[in-house]
Amino acid sequence: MRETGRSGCPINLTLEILGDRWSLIVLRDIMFGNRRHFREMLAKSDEGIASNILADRLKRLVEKGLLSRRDDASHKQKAIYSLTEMGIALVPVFAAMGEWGRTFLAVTEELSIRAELLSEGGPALWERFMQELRHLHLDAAPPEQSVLAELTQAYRDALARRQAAEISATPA
Amino acid sequence: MRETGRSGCPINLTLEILGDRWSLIVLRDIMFGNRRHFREMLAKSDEGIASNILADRLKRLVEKGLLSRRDDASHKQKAIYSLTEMGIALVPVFAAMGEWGRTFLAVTEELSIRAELLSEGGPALWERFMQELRHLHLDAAPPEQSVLAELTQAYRDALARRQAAEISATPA
DNA sequence: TAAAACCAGTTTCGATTTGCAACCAGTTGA
DNA sequence: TCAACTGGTTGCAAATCGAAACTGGTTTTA
Repeated sequence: MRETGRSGCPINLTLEILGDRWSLIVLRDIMFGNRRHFREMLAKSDEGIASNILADRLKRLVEKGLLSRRDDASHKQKAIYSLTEMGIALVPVFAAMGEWGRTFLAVTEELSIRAELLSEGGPALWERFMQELRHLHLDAAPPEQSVLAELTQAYRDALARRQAAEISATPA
Repeated sequence: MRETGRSGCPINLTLEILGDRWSLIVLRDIMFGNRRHFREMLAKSDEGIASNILADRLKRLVEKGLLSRRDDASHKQKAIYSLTEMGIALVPVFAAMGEWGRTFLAVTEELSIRAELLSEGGPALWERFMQELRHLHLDAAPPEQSVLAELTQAYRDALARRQAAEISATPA
């Protein structure tokens, strides 16, 4: 995570912030999984992030302005991480990367269903989702209907379908 | 550049291929700068990539299917790197990342003008650009008009404007 | 024809980063 | 009182990065 000012190219500057193996994973879990606490991100991580890496990335993303950190009123030791507008603005990047990965890589169905919905929904859905994220993270007005709930439900349905198929394929 | 199969999530799998500081820089130079030879990528790199890193990333991107490599008939030692369809399909990802970087980071004007045009052009322009890349890299039919030429000309104009401004600001 | 420049990398090596595991001190709820 | 939970930190071995020098061969130039 060196801080080299290599060039003023937008792609390069973006990579100097997000160009590593974990930063976008952390942001993805906060954005799509609504993980807001350190232990929650650590325990529910599909990819098994280490606590020192998570601590480093959270600190870095706060420094860079993609996340904010505040104390949780309900517990003296709890910290709440929230997306800033800069973090919320990554929705189209996630949509593009998700669509690319879904097309060319060996994704699992239940984990790619959200990428599919996000891609099919297009910019109009992204904007609704971003409005919802502003509500959850920045105290903006809530949207008329929740995109996150749709994405999460589609994921759960796909997961349940797969588990049902696995059970029926495994005779007692 | 470890090859850990962490999860089947499209974002995670995409990061396992592109989640580092240099892979997308190399692809950017091939895609937007039409750099096709090793020395050309090395010498014209705005970010100053080291030769061992460049060699490693080219090899890796060929293995992963984003690039192909063939010998150059004009010179026994020359190798030509080309984008595959998988590489060309990254155009929307570059567009989204470029737009994000342009909005939130300290980009220089002449290097961000292409990102601006790509973002403003939207999916229709991206598709024209991808068709042009298929022509340049995969021997497909050429498009009616070149997007790359437009992007490159806009960059050169912006660069010339800045240099003119610098000269006029530096009295002899 | 000999030297110079060009070609795609490889090698070496010190500095940095990663990732695992153990650990910590304060807080909370039972 | 005590176990579980809180957001991390520390120590350490292994992997990776990155700058510079170098390689073996080809092509161009004087």
